[in-house]
Amino acid sequence: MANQYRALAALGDNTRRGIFEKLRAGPQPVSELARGLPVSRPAVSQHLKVLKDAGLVADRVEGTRRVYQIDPRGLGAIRAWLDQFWTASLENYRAAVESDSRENDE
Amino acid sequence: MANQYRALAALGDNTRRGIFEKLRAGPQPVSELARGLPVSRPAVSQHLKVLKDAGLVADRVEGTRRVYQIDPRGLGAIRAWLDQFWTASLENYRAAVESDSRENDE
DNA sequence: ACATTACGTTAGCTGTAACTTACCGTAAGT
DNA sequence: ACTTACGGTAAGTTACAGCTAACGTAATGT
Repeated sequence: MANQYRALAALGDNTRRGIFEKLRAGPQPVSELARGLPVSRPAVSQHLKVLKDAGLVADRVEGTRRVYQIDPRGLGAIRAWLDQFWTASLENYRAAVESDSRENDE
Repeated sequence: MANQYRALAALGDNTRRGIFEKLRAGPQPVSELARGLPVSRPAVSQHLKVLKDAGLVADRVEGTRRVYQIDPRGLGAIRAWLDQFWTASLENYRAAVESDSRENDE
């Protein structure tokens, strides 16, 4: 599976989005990420592994802690994927809306 | 669940991404979307319902056909969500990379 | 050396999302 | 009116994602 796909699938889960949004506040260790979330700490670890494989987060060891932060490369992959649709879909959409009056061909 | 979340969850599924990417070629009826996909036609209908609820596709009736097309509003919702991360994460990322030499404070 | 803290990993359970099959309504052609 | 094509919906099954509990490991403090 390509990277954009993994990133989209990763952010498709509610809990992972919660973790990811928590990381927006800055780099944090696992325990702090788990604090307040409705799932256990090991669950957060599993989610972080998925996010890491998707290129969405990066981690660095800091003593006994492991600090995670957002990796912009995963975000870039998604944005690139989205941009493939933008132009074409906008054209199609506008064309469809504007052709409300004429529907007599074919 | 907010709209951006629904859109992300919708595109998190492989089959739905396949349908969505097929729509990049332009508006198409359901049978044509199902053609070539590894799932049955009813399955495609179910996926289209999810995509529609997420604001990612729009449909119009055309005789006995029902033509689907990409709805740019869903794409816009995802893009807006992504943009919330862009600036902050880039700063954090660069700050972390650049502070490789100094790790003696705190 | 021992205890403790912080995480990752594994095994096993469970809810649910995705799928198929079957069915029904509707639009259009003959 | 009958038929055919198109597609949404319901019911039922199944594979897997996400969770917890338990365990293992590495680093730090005392």
